Amino acid sequence: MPVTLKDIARRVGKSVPTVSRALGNHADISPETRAEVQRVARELGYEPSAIALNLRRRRAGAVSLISPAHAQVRFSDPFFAEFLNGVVEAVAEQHIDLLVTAGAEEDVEALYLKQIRSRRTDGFIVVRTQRNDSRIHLLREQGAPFVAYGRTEENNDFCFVDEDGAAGIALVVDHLASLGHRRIAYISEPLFLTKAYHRMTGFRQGLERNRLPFHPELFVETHFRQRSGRQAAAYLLDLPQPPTAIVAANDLLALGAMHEAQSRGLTVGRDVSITGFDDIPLTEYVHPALTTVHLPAQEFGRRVAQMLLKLIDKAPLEERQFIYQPSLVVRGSSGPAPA
Amino acid sequence: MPVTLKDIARRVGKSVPTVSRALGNHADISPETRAEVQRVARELGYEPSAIALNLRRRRAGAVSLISPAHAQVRFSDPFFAEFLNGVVEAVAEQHIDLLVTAGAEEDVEALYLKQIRSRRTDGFIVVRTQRNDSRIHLLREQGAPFVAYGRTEENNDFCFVDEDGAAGIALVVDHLASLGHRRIAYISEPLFLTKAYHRMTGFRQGLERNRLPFHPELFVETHFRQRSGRQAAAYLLDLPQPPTAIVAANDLLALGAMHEAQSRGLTVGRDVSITGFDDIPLTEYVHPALTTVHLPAQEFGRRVAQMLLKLIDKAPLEERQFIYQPSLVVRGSSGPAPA
DNA sequence: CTTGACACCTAAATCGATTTAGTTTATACT
DNA sequence: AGTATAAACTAAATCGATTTAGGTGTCAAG
Repeated sequence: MPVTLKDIARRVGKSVPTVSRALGNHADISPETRAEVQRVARELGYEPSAIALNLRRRRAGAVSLISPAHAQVRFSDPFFAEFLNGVVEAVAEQHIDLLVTAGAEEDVEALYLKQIRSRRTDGFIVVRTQRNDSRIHLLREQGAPFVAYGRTEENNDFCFVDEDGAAGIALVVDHLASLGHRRIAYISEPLFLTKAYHRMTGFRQGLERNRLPFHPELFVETHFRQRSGRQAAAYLLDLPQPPTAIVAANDLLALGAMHEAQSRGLTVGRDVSITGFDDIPLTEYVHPALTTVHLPAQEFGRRVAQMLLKLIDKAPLEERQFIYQPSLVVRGSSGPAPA
Repeated sequence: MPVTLKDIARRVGKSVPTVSRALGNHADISPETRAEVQRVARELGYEPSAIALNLRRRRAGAVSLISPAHAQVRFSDPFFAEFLNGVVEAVAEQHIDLLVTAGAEEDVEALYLKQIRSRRTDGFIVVRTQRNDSRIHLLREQGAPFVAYGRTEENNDFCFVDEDGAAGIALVVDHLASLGHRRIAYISEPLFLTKAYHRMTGFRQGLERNRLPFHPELFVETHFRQRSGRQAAAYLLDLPQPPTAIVAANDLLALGAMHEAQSRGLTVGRDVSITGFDDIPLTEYVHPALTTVHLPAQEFGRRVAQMLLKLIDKAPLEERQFIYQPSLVVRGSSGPAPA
């Protein structure tokens, strides 16, 4: 049903290659033929077959984003949703397709391998990097182009965009310390994630820098989302000596913690201070608004995608690695330590 | 670099078709040849070229979801993010790729047309349907398989999954009326969206059913997100006779409205009741938790995707249209009307 | 000794494009 | 008139698979 070069060729009474070259504005086609061919092509609504083109060019015309399965977060994470917005926009501008796939926990590697070998994609966007990331080992080994959002803990000689999470959290600790808090708790995401690890490091650095002691009982490693934040806060607030401030590793955890505090009748920002990280669109609209660390999620997505497209085209990259210095956003959820 | 049939053929000293048939377990290949071919294929890590296969089969092996550009919402809308989760999972199960594309406002139609003609995709998932939806006109006219999330206002003889938004909002109105509210405001999404239109209708039906008057000044049509909800609430609460309850057409609007009310020192659920719609994961974790209407967003995504895949395979569809009856979730943000 | 059947494999065509290497025709020049 | 040259096209190969039709060799039956 769709229109092919053959159809046009038949209509104009010329061969298929002639039609192809006429459409490609090659020099060895007479102006009349060219005009005629282009007229007919327009008339029939011809659009070259993406698949045939890709076969010929040995490219897929698409890049791949495989959402890791752990913790069932996928796109529910608002930070990640914003990131995706950026990716989608950047690839659309270059007329490249974005393949979004879900990876089952066990066989992510198999999935990557399959996509590489079946040449379904020209490159990968890797998200939620782990300190020791098998996906990155694999991609490097296979020589597949990729850009990561986040680093690993080892050999980081690949393209990535990342934030300086340690610095970000340290800013939070400085802020709380300056408000007089001395018992500061930390709710961490799973530490196998590089991001979580960095932020945790920043917490400890922040404590040291402000000459505050690290209390192991005030440190909780949990999952990603509100429910976990709530549970962690419940544990912390039940301690004989509860913290006066709770630093959450991301905004969702912070919202969960706020919910727990509020359902205990505490006023967040007065009885207890709670902070987040990521500055997802919601933080401004909860009550009290959340003190957090701002990250331009959408810009990260754009950047990663643009880097990848350049990498694929073997275009010169002005920078292979980018580390964003986040800034603190003080809102109502943090206040002076209670006396 | 990647392994092709030719490579295997060379290795086993057989022709390419023989290798193909051996891998396909055809009957006219001797057991020894078959075993040998399969051994070599495994050894070399052979995976058929998705592109070559697709060319041959005249299929794209992918379905397309084009995110409409209006209001810059894309994936930031948590409901939509959940929906996407469902879609991604369902297509991954069938080993189909999901193409996610951003459509510029002006030329969405051009984008659809291009994808159809270039045979980049086997079918479309249409989201955020409009009462008069040019995308649906186009897809129908072009005979491209598609499933919509949401209906239109006209000829709905296509496959869709939708919720009964009118019934959902009417439940909310019943609830508020039973709490004694008589001045109930409504914050609507843009009414060119079918969904928004249905919900609005439900609001008016709900009022009638409870013998409550419709006050035009208590009706605000605005955009999708918190900011709009906040502005609308500001307007409503500034009225000489402010409403005692505000029904928002979605949860984000409701959260924005709550924020405005709270920053005026009002206690939501006591001084003013506020309700949402969609039951996004956050609603449970704000304070007070939001009274809303539950929709299984992820299941909708799955359902739409599964329908589309069946439609593409021309498999029998047990139902071409599905309308979900939503249910009310009462939480803390709604309470008795103040005296 | 011929014929037929079967088992096993390969040549050629196909999907829809592009590119390389010719080929034809007309014109220009000697 | 004969040949060089340019202009405008086409045949054939290619990308990587599958399918259809055909071919070869072995063995059994007549």
